[in-house]
Amino acid sequence: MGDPAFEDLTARARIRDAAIRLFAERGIEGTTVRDVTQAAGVSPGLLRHHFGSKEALREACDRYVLDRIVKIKEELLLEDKMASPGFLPSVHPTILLSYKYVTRALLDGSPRAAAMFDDMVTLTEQWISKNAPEVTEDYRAYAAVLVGMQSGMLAMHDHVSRALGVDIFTTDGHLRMAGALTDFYSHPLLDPEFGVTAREAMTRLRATNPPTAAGTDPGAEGA
Amino acid sequence: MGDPAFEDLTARARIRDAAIRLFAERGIEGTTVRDVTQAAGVSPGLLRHHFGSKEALREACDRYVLDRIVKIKEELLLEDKMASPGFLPSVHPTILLSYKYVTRALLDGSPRAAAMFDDMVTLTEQWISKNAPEVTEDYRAYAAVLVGMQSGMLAMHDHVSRALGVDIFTTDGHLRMAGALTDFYSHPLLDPEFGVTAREAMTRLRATNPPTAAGTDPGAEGA
DNA sequence: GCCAAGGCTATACGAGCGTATAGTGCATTA
DNA sequence: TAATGCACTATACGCTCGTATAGCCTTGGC
Repeated sequence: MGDPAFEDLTARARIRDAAIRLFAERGIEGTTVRDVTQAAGVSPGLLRHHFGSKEALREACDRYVLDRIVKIKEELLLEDKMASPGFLPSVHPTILLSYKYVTRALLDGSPRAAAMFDDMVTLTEQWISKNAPEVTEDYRAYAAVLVGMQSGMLAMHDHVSRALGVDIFTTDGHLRMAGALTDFYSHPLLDPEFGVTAREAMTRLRATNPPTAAGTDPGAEGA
Repeated sequence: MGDPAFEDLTARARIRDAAIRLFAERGIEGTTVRDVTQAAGVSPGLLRHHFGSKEALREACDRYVLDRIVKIKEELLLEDKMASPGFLPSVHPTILLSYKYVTRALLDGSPRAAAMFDDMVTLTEQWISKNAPEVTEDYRAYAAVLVGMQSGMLAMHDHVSRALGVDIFTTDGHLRMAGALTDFYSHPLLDPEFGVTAREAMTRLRATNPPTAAGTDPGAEGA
């Protein structure tokens, strides 16, 4: 905590910032209030004094981070600098921490993060139907898969970073990842003809197979 | 637990199966040994008797599930039925639970799951370089992103399912998702020309921007 | 028929958690 | 100067967790 700006912050802000960093790194459950207060350099009681409870602290962090992301994206939209999402971390380097936080929030079941996910799906759906209607007939599923994959990859950041040999939550690693992502978006991986036959086979399967769910019949896993 | 096959299993198998289901659903940390033993219909002491500790139980589950997936995939490779990964759950419906388990294991930091991830990246890398070398110049990053996105989407299953209105860990929902995925793989979303300019801009950024990491300077997030 | 062995239960211990509360010191204000 | 209020600490309560241990019941070999 050698950062001089850190000590200038009010204790409340220090607690919040420490919580954001730890929640992003270890998740809500994996972070204790004692961890947070120790990182902020205060006593556990002060967290309760300022935020009331761990859950209330988490909500405050959610609101703070998500509002910040929305504001930054709005600014970029106004300035029309939104060339590609991959550039964002270069313009606002500290946004990488916010990305990390939101990813954990999605996994931890934050309602605010879930609402942001839904918004992104709807926005993507509209973008597809307007700018690339030929890629699919199921706009909704396509958009949900797209947003799910993009945010999900960040959830797998440990493994992707290990495979790449560079942390994708650094600007350098993020750019290498964004580069591969751009390739991925601009070149078809499979023969379009294969896609047609695959979809046909799937609709055939969907008609014949009875619906089953994962995690509802533990006995069937045995033997 | 109305399944008659469930009661026929040995207590050890019941504990393991209950653990697999609960670990997949709530994660390791989110599951207590009392949860597992209650779901298995035994006393907490028996878990310790058979597995020694919670961590050892988890390792046993990892080994069991991952071996099972490898075996099934090998069978399908031998029979040459591997038309598309999306079909797998139709042939082996209970594999959806295994998918769910592996996804959680990746998020929870299981070494075995991480090793499987790495194998998939290497296999994908080889596949790309042989079958679709034109899609990218950075095979490794492309493969890592591809595997990360695919597994990551499953990590976001709650949100994807909510956006779709159907659980993607049911055969029905999984097929709809696989359909969108097929569209995604077989049609380019962006103009290839855009991809070129984007990559150029990125390499320019990479050269000028100093590397920064998320979660290392909490003070910078304040104000 | 007996008796060791192991599957299995009941109960408890110590640690770490979120939370609660009493109290201290330092401001600001009348 | 006295009083009021707030930031902050110290300490502890109650709970749940993983783990440990002592003992019971059933089974199979002699």
